[in-house]
Amino acid sequence: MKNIHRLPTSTDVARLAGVSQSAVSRTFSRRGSVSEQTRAKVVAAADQLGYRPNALPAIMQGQRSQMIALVTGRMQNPFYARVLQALTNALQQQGQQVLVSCVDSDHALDDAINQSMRYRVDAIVSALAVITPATAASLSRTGIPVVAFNNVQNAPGVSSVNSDNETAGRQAAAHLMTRGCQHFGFIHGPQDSPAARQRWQGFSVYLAEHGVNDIASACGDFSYQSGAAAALQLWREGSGPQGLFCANDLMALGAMDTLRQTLGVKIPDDVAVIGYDNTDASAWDAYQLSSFDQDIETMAKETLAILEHYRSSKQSIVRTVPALLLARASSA
Amino acid sequence: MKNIHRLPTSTDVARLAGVSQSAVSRTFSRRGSVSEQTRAKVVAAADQLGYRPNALPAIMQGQRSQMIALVTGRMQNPFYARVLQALTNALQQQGQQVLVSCVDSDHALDDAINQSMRYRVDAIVSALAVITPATAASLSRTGIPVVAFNNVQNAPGVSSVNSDNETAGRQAAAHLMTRGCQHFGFIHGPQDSPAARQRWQGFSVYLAEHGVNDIASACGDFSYQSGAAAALQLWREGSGPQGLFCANDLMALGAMDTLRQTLGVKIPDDVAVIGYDNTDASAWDAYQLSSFDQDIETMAKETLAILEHYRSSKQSIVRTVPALLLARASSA
DNA sequence: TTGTAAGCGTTATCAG
DNA sequence: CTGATAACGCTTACAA
Repeated sequence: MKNIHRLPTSTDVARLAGVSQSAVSRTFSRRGSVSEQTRAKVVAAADQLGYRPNALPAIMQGQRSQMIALVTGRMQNPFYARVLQALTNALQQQGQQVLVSCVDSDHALDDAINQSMRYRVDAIVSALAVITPATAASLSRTGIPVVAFNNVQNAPGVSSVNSDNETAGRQAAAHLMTRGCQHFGFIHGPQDSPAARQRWQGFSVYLAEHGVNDIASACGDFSYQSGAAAALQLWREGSGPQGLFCANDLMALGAMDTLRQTLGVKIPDDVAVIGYDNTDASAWDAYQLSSFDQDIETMAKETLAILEHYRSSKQSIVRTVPALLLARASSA
Repeated sequence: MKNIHRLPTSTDVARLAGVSQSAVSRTFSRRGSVSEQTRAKVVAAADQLGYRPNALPAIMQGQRSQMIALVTGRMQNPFYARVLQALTNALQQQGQQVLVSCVDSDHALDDAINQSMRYRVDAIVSALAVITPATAASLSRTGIPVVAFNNVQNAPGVSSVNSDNETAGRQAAAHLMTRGCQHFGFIHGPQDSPAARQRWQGFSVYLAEHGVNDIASACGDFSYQSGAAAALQLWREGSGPQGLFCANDLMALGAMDTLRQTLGVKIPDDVAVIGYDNTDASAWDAYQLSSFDQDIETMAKETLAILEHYRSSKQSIVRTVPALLLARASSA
């Protein structure tokens, strides 16, 4: 006796409809041709049985799985949340599915990738910096496309989509200079974030080009708390900069709160602050934080375009999407 | 000639290792017995070829797919982001995968569920309120377990995990009364959120039991902006309540900003505010918003426990997890 | 401990 | 337009 809880198969439908299994397949796959009469019988039988086509066998036959793996960091960081949202949206519109992994260590990343591979995902999109050389190598050998999202990846065969961090860094510096700042500060992101480093690069190089070589800086890890701590450090070490650029919004918000409430520093009167990400909270009345908007929706679309292109060319591609400075009260 | 870009299969490995395909299967599935010698040959051949076991055939054989579908709302709402994080974490520890769908309309939800089903997910977890009767029915017929996350679901055969919204609502009222408030206000969530309704229920009933029948209220949609608008409305209509409970934190934060900056109302001197979710931002210096922590990690674990239990009992279960009031400066 | 062979539920090919 | 039939890459008896 068969298992009662087995889902109905195309064969079950075929039997009930009095047609061949292939007829059922053709009816649902929309390939090949089926007479209107047959289709009607099949459809009737199918929903009498509550039939749901099984996607797995098709994948085994070599069709694309329509699943992509997305590897991101922790959702506490609103940037990752937005990335997930944008990518999920874009993919679902195309009928693709998203297999997510939230990860916080290198080891876990490799693990997550290996797990996803077992399900034969069509591609891997990683918003995380680190892929070990071993993983990168074995990945490129499989020929499965990998897109680094907002992370320049030196690994060969890895495509990437990035916001133009360096130009943004330069813009931040220019904006603060225009506003009359003479002393500058920067709050770094985690060491392993290429994006954060590029922001620093643009910022510091621009300032150097304009005769400023002494930038006060402190290190953070992209969290609110680390931003608060960094601000404390910067202002304890001296009188504090007049222009502060932070590698992301969360740290900028933490810094703002500490500046205003603990250190009694006025924003923007005593110091102008700029962040990066245009997190929702940046627009809140309590902050009005100037920030760079990364246009994640466009980056998501670019990601899909890269994957589409890769299918024919097998070439890895690097795209850069400009970030837009939204000047708000924090730097007015 | 075979497709060059085909991934290596267990048969390829077997051929290279000079053993049977089943030997390879046994080596990787850890069932059955393999001699140390054979295993060594197999492993060597496998990573020479870059072999990755394919999970799909096993699923077709009736094994569990180790994938669960998660349906949530938009990640702009930090609550959903935390749910995703917690669930993903808990599942990945068990070697399970998460197929996500972010959804904002009923129609899209049914669609997302149907798509997931094609991949033979082991279960569906929905943090969204609405499942149409049709979907619910066809779902229960398939026997696939469904867990409503923080959404009481009247549909039969649907399990759920909820934070104790009603008790929390009562606690909020009690807390505000103890503090000496006499006039109360509430900002509602979306109409279709059972959780938000239960919070209101607890809040209003407790107050009624203590002689307060007149509660000023306005409607929001869980967003910061809607909270700001609701506050404006409440204070324009009268002198404003002394105790304000909001169906979630985002709305409470919006209300706080509007109260302080637009209306010049002091918190907590003129009005005490309580939110729900214990969003990260609630703990920020600029807000110090009292809030209920839902202990999402526990709820995630309960979800897995329910699924585990369901496997043997086929019984749907309802669990309630207490929410903890974190009293901060906004209601001090 | 091994290998052989029969499925799993589709799609793809090819006669009718 | 339709229906057999052979894959797809595994797991799982069963036999050796």
